Amino acid sequence: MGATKTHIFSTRHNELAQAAKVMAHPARIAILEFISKQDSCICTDLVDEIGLAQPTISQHLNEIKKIGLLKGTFEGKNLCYCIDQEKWLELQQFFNAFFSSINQNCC
Amino acid sequence: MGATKTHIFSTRHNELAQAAKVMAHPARIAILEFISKQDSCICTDLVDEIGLAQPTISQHLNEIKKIGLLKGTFEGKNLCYCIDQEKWLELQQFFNAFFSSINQNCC
DNA sequence: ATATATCATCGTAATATTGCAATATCATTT
DNA sequence: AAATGATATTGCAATATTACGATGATATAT
Repeated sequence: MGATKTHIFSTRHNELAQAAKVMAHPARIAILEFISKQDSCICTDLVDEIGLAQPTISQHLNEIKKIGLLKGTFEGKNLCYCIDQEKWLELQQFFNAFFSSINQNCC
Repeated sequence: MGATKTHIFSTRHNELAQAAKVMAHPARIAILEFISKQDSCICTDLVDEIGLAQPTISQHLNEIKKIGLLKGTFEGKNLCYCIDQEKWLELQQFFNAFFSSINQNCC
């Protein structure tokens, strides 16, 4: 008991849930927003900005990266995280399609 | 340790995360979708459809209800859950605004 | 009134998430 | 090559989530 029974759900439902899970933490929302506002991004800026310890930020970044939302490249000495715009748009459409598919029928 | 530090985040970030959390489980995605496809909805249908125990479905319904996404009324003998269309649209716009606010700057 | 059907709540076990200190890694500087 | 600075990884404690059996509550049917 206790673990999500992913096998009883469709791939699409699991993928939607997985994507939503990434946004289901205020730190990750804040991280995404902060990155999008910066020209470049290094983890230390995030630690200062968000107010969580560096390992915690690193873990959150990792969860965002896992679903392919981040591209990381080197810019001089510091690592630069950027949002993968293509994936981001894909996700937006994925969610929008779901939202649009739900409509009221009764009550 | 262990608990999300909600107090260090903005209300908007917490609210977005909270809303995303509702969709961060395949059962709840499936429930929302199933309800929207039915003329009426009773919990037993959901138990058969989703494949989780009745108390578990009840709990998931409760989480969806907590953020105001469900309206429940009685229809004959059975309880009828419906999606609150107004709230649903509000949520769609909330997410869409967030998605649209994120744009690529570097890399 | 009693039985039945439907949904909610309680209690509890299993698992997942969140957060941080300590430590490791790795590129750059000195 | 050693020191420095930035990020990743490990290990662990606290808390949250997921799931279900048992039980309660409530409405309808018999």
